Amino acid sequence: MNSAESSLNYMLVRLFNDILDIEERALSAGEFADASVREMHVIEAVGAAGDENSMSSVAARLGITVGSLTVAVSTLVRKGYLQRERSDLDRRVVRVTLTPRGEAADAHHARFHREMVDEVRRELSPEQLKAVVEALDRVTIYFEQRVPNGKHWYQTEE
Amino acid sequence: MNSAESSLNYMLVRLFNDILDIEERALSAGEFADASVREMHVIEAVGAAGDENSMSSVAARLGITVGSLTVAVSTLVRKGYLQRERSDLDRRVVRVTLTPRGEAADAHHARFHREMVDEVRRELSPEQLKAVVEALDRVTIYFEQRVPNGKHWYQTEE
DNA sequence: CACAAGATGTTTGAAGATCAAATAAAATAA
DNA sequence: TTATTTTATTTGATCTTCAAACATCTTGTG
Repeated sequence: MNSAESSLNYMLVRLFNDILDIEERALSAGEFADASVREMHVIEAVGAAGDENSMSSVAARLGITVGSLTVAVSTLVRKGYLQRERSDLDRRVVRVTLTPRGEAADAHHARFHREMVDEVRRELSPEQLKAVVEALDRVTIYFEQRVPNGKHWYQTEE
Repeated sequence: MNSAESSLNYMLVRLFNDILDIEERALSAGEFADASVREMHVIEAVGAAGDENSMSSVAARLGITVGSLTVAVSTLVRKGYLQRERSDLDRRVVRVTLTPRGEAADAHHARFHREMVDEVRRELSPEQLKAVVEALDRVTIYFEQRVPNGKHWYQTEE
């Protein structure tokens, strides 16, 4: 393992743990402390859903099953973050939307993300930022191509 | 939010989800499919523990309580990945080590990480890679300073 | 139209992850 | 020796997730 590779690996693992940890901390205080990180991500996904706010769409966005989402939405409705509404056009469909409290929580969380990215930017020179954005863009696209439904990208060859 | 900021935010979120997803997929097939991502991280931590392999040490490495680790280790012993052994020097202490199967799973997972980093490197020019490593290095250090209680356990070893 | 097939959600039962508190056993300090 | 501290386990609670069984609704086919 050469040096660039090993430090990249090292840093990715670190960043992963640290960011989750920081997010946890940021959420565990304040007005919306009764929403866990996972629940906040559901709120986020609903907020970003727009018209694609059926249970199936939101579940797909989150990468969880509809059954799991049903459970999550039920508690978030109980906590006052989300609303359910049966569609009139297709009465099988359930539309999920943010309540005012849900909107506030979403905005709060978005602010956290913005501030975190701000901190990152302050740490980097403009040139570094540019390089990182370009590079991560390539990497993101690369990973995206490999996620949807394929195990093709990594095969165990025992 | 300017463009660099918003795409950085977007990409970090995507990368996060994608990498977890890919890791999940990589693990969910093959010989070690009965170990979840979390369980694999326990195996990893035990593998990297060396002499610091008491329940307390490993739990600290992972940033979980000893009670949680006890539960995790019990199922991993049942699945044949780990061994428990009472210390003779201090009979309160339980030492945890990898079984041959655990070693194999650890090696398998390490190879996954290596290959993922390899793919990243293939996507980037040498200049980009250099910029990213330097930038992430700064950001990692920055985040580390903000995560007081730790989990500073990850060590790269060839 | 009527019925089969398909799509959409909910419920339920199981497993895993995690914690805090209660407990047990062993080492160490007083 | 006795009290305190350290180390682990057990237990009961909550959360997250899935798959499978179920119910309901829509659509396609004869």
